[in-house]
Amino acid sequence: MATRNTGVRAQQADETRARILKAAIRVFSQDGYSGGRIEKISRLAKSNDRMIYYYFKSKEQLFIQVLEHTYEQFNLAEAKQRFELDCASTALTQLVAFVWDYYFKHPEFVSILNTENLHKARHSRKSANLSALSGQALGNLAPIIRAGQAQGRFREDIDLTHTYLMISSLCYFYLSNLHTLCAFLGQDLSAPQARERWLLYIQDQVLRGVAK
Amino acid sequence: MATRNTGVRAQQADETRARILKAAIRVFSQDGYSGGRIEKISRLAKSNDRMIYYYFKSKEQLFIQVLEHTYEQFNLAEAKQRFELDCASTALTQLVAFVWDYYFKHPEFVSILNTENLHKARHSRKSANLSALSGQALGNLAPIIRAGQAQGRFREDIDLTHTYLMISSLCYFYLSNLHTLCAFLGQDLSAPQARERWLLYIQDQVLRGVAK
Amino acid sequence: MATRNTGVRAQQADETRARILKAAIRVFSQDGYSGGRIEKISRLAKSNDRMIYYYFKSKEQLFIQVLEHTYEQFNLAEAKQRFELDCASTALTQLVAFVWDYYFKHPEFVSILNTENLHKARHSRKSANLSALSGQALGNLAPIIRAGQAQGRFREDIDLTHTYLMISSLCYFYLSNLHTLCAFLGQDLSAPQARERWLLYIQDQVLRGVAK
Amino acid sequence: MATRNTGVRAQQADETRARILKAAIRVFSQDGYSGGRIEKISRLAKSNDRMIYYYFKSKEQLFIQVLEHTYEQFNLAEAKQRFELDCASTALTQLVAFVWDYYFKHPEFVSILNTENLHKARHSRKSANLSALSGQALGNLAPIIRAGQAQGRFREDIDLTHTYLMISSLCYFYLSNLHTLCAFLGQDLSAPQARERWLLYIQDQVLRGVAK
DNA sequence: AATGAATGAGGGTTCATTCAT
DNA sequence: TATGAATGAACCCTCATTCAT
Repeated sequence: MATRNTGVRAQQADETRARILKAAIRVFSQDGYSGGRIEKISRLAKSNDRMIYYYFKSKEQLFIQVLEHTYEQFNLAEAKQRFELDCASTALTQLVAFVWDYYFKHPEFVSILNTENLHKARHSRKSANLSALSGQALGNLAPIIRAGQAQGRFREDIDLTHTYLMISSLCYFYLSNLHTLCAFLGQDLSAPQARERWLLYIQDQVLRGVAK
Repeated sequence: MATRNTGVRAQQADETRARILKAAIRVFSQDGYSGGRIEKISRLAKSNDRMIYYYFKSKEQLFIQVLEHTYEQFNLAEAKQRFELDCASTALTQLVAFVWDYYFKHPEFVSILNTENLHKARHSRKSANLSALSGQALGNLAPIIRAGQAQGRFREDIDLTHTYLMISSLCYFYLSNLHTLCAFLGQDLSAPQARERWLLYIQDQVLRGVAK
Repeated sequence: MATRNTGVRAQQADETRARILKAAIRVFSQDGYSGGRIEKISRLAKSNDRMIYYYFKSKEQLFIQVLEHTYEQFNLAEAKQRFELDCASTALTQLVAFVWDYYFKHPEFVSILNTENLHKARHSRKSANLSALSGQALGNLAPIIRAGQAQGRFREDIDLTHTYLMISSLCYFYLSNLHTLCAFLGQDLSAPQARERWLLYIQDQVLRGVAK
Repeated sequence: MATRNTGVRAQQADETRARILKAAIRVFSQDGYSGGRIEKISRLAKSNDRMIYYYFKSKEQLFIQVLEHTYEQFNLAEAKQRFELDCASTALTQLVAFVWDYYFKHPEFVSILNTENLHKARHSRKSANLSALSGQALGNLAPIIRAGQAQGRFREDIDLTHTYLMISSLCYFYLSNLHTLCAFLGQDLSAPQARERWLLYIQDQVLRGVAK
């Protein structure tokens, strides 16, 4: 992704490319893949349609790059995290907070994953880079669980993947389905207090789930 | 939905309408709202484009009816459930199983909700009927929690909505994000055994969450 | 056109037919032939599309009937006129006033004629009745001119058709092109005073045109 | 309309645009606004549907441009006229001939104005340019009338607008309503001799109208 | 590197009309 | 007499994409 071009024009090109990608993320996350218009993207990027084909070849390729970028950013953010393992419970709580925060601050991540799932991960499978990206998903969680077990606080029979999925579920669903939930439950789940209460709740639930 | 028509012709009309609605559910759940083609729907319904406008006025109105139908069916299924409250834990376990089962057997429910959330519940807000449908979402859960508390098995400080959301999250996310999760985790979460293990796991987690 | 049916149902049928015709006149005169929608007509007639085909066979046939009716009404109104020939000038003035008044009170007459001219009188030529209707157009004018000549007030070399066309032109154009004229000239020709002044003016002009 | 483009490609583009406009004038004047088909226009222009939207945004905008062009051309032709004011009567006769000629040679002008009046000048009102165009309509007539009055040949109480409208009426109506008039009067008004006689007649009438 | 011009396929929708009762 | 159901063609318009500079 990072280009090693040094000339001024090459830098301009990189900037144009980056603007398009950023616009594409926004548009696809707002309107989905089918609903995302090339023209809307190019307008938002203050470029023109033709440039999109110049840099990305096709709408599909652009979306794949969006996907890759989206995953990459999440991985990057995850990799940056450092958890104090002295107290595994605290670490786990922090991990939950991190995931929750990331989803909240990156609604495009949630939305684009939804879109990709609508298409049964069709685009993900077409990406060479994506398979390389994955696999480290459990990287942060594993040491925490192990620490907790070593400290005698967490149960021995903990399934890592299940725990990971539980955390994801509890963070993702609330934000992903916010709009229909509000309509359905007649409650304003988007209010800051409601969100804070939910975070406290799921942190507690996750802890209970692993506790002895 | 309920029609008072008696003539043969009127009945055929109802059937045509129903075929279109059914086809629309399928197409919208497969391709989303923007991606869902009128022509594909009419072909699948063995009707023609014009009839869709005859019965539903527009693509958007059709989608709204699809939404209403989708919610309605879920409500109906929920309302049918009867839980033995003698053992609240068992009842809760059964409730989780029901939700899980429903989502699993009705992928269109999950998909259409995702699509609707992509559009920030825009269509739901345009529906007069939808607001009437909601509100009973917690109807099944509440008595179970109360029973468990009466039996001294569940904690007193249980938030009903939170518990409801937890159950939904754990059932929904797994199925909704199956494809990207498989790609990301490198595991086949769609295998029957994997699904069964997940159900057992979340039943356990929900119980831990409410237990004293 | 007038039907001699006597039964109650037959009368109802006549009424439906008449309502459709009336609605068609209004719609065609507002929207033209191409722009005139069958559905709009049937709605305005408080009937339904099917009835239009029942009574009129096709949109084109309906328009032809509208044309026939429109001409017929004008002929009828013309035939009703009686002019005192004692003073030919007064009679001519009254004739101009009649034509002006009729056009003004029957904008649909003007509009439908315009529409028919757009189509190069295609529909008129398809009508068997229309040719029968015409021919008496000059019936009112001729005796007046003759009287004026006999009275020594009008010139001998008056072309009847030309005079008729002049009267028509001066009445028709003002009303037919009212909207663009207002926009173009920046004057409100639709104001009652403006209309009255125009009538006085053209009456004077027509008189000057035939006077010795 | 005037373009400052210099490149070969840009010039070709201008030509395409011009071809579309020309085709649109023809089609709208033949079939009216509702009846005028985009496809027919693009075919006639040897272009394709898409280009119409590329250059004109919508059918309505295209029609507005057609209107503007039509008015503009007439204004241009009017502005080019130079009348010898030495003999006001001759000048007036020439003015009538000019108007008559223009309408005759530009049936699309007549037809498009009719169409626009059918729509109550709806499109004219949407045009920013059109209001600017108007206002000089009486520019040619005024000096002639003044000259005639100075020469003691024309009356003093002449209403400029009325005279203008009279000339327009007499030229316009004959041509605009040619087809129904032929059908109605049973005369061939489109024959060259008939047209020539009409021109002589209306020149005479206009003169009589202003003469002392 | 960047961009106007051009395109064909297909999008949702509406049309006049006919079928069947 | 009257009317809902059904239809195919066509309408305006938009889409992602390519051409040519």
